[in-house]
Amino acid sequence: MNIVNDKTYREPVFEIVRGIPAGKVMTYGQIAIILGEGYTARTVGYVMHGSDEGVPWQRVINSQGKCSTDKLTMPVSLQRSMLESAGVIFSKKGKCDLGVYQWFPEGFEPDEGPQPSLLF
DNA sequence: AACTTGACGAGGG
DNA sequence: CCCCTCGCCAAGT
Repeated sequence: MNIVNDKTYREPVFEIVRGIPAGKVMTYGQIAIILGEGYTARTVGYVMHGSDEGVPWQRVINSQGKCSTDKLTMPVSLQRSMLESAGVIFSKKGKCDLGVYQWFPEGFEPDEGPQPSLLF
């Protein structure tokens, strides 16, 4: 059995990704932690590799704020430009500020109050 | 069954 | 910052 073809395994991942609003992003590891049991950053990335079905795949990046699709299914340039047109700003080195753009689903917000960068 | 490869991540130099 | 090492775990050879 192959998890990429196992809908019961992939669906929870896609459900979360479909909930990310435009202009926001989530990381592979973050999704794995939320799903818990049986999911790891690697397997989430593996599932995303075969995403289709209207899933906004471009909103999932790695924990360093960088796009990881290089030379694979989709070129980084495409993922990055799609996010930029949604308002996400990238540094010269291709990194975006997770403190500003990372999305937390309802019930998974990090525990403290507003961050300095969000007060303005 | 052994070994290599990743849309990964944390930690150290 | 960049680079390397490990831990991770499913897939492909």
